[in-house]
Amino acid sequence: MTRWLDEREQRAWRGYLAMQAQLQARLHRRLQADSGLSYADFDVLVALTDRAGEQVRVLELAEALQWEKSRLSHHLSRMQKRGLVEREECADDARGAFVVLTAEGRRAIEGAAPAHVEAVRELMFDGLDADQVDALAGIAETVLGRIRAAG
Amino acid sequence: MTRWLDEREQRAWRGYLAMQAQLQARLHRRLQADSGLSYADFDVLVALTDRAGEQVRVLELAEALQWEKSRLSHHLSRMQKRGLVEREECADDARGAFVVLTAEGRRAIEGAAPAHVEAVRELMFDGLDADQVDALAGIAETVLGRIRAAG
DNA sequence: CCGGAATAGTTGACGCGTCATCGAAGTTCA
DNA sequence: TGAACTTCGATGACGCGTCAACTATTCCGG
Repeated sequence: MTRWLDEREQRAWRGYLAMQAQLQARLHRRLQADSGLSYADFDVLVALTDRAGEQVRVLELAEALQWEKSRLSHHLSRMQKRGLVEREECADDARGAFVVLTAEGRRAIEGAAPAHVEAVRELMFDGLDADQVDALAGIAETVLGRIRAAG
Repeated sequence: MTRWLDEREQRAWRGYLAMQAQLQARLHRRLQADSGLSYADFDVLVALTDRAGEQVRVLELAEALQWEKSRLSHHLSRMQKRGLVEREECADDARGAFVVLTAEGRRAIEGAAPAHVEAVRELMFDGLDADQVDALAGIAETVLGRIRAAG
């Protein structure tokens, strides 16, 4: 017996889906147009600047981003081709590889971040009150918990 | 002067991003594995069943889905190849085309929907109380309004 | 009725994401 | 030590999404 969504749930779900799709599309387009970076590039660069200077192993990065390793591998290849990151050999474990930010990569993220934050603000936070912001954080934490629990 | 996100906003934003990415990935994978349909297929099929029996113009469908016409065109080609939809000539306007659901398309959506709703419930709604559901709906409506306003 | 602009939809190129698979290197244990 | 197993990461194939360009038709002013 399928438990369909009731009216209240349906309103939330359809709204969420629409918001998610539109927000994603807008922010992505804007970032791309402003800076030539994709959303995915941005995430990788943020994760790398979070551990500035360190050599980061590929799987470590994948873990931090919660990405599949093959996705990251493909993406690093594309970013490397554009000069945003480099791969370095790993002496300890010859299977492995380190990823490091290039100067150009650093310049790219520093140039892109302000306009991106501004766009996030404009489309999302400037319209929400403090209660809504907290509610969103709470919802996200709850759902992430359930996802983790679901294995 | 960049207005960076404060701590509360940052918590909400990072949480939202993580939730969104994980939820998307899980639901998509599950739908694909259970029914062979992608999320995008699902959306198209839902939109078509909403106007069951009618002949629907491509741009009308694009409007309903809020998709770009080229995206829809590409996607319809893929779905047509798999026998889920058909294109029909439009007598009124020879430039145009109608899209119709095939019997197989109808079977696919009817078969896929229950498990999908169950997954949505399991990952999201079973963990949220009524206030959170309403808060989510409110947030989505607010943000969608801002997006529309931003043109 | 003609010529230019707008509209419907398709196409091609290219970047992104997943799955399955693979090769090379490390680990475990008899 | 060496055979089975696991882990690291790359790769190929394929579906998805965007942008720009294109074809074919319709609309509209003169």
